Amino acid sequence: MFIGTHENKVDRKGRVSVPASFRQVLAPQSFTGIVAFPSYRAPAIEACGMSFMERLNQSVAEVDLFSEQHDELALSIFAASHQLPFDVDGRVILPAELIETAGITDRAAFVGKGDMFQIWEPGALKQHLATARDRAREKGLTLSLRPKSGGAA
Amino acid sequence: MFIGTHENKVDRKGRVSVPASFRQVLAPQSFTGIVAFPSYRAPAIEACGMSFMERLNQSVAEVDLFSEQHDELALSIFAASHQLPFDVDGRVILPAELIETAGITDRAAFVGKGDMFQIWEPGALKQHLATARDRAREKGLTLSLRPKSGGAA
DNA sequence: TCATTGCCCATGATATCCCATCGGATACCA
DNA sequence: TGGTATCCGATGGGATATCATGGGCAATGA
Repeated sequence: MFIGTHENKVDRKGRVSVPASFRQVLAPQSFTGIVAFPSYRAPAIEACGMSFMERLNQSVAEVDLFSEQHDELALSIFAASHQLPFDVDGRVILPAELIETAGITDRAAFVGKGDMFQIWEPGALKQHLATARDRAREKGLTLSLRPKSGGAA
Repeated sequence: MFIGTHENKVDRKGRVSVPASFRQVLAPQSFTGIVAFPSYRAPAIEACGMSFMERLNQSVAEVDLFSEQHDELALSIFAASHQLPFDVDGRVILPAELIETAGITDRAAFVGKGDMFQIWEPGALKQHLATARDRAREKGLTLSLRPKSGGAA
């Protein structure tokens, strides 16, 4: 699972280290790298591993084929996606298109969301987290915790 | 289950032993370490094992992906969390951010809460416990016990 | 040819491993 | 029953591995 927030530097070649703990999550997967596409809700990059993309694909497939919704989902996710391979040291190069949508310059913040993660310009992330927290509190968002299936706490 | 209170020393490298009885609870889990994040309502660190986070993640996964609610939930749970692996001797390093929110200096008190536990600056914990007890008495707090399910004593 | 990408190595900071010590609690023995 | 041996958890510190980062260089491709 992708957990935590990690801020890394984008060097002058456009490279940025994917946090080691994220790389560990991705390590067992076939494609050694990440898949990234622009978020359509926020100025941020959505990212995940290849196996999650495959799960996404299956979910999209359950929406009626040839329906308008299917088309829109598929386009906005798959058409805009980039496969970003790791270099030997676990870094990726963010394509210009993604850099722009996130407004990233020389620092990038990786924030875990469980099955996926996002990449932000650090300042924008800070703001977003603040408003997200407030809104969650306003709405009194709660989770009904699922019963244990197997292990302990 | 995490039960009891244990006060341990934070050494000059920032390491602190997780109580052995807590480690035993976590032992069967995939990730040998703890997950920690700031408490919303108190100057303390909340902590649990990875399987608890996985349960949370499953609950989040039931909300539609890419919805605003999903984003807010996932971020509020995962963004502020830290994966803290055990060293060989069962110690963890508390990140500066968590140290600050709890006001911890050279001692840390681990308080069991069943599924989870908290980490406090010992003085703050003492105060908190005192006021919590008073308030419980004032309000005449009670608890309705769930019926036995299965057999254990 | 120049720009871009991928590979390799160097560096500094930090975390991790490993070992030694110390103390309390328990087990063991005479 | 006293005394001692053992175990285990907590703590301290030195040596080492890992990570993030920067830069050189070669392969690639327009």
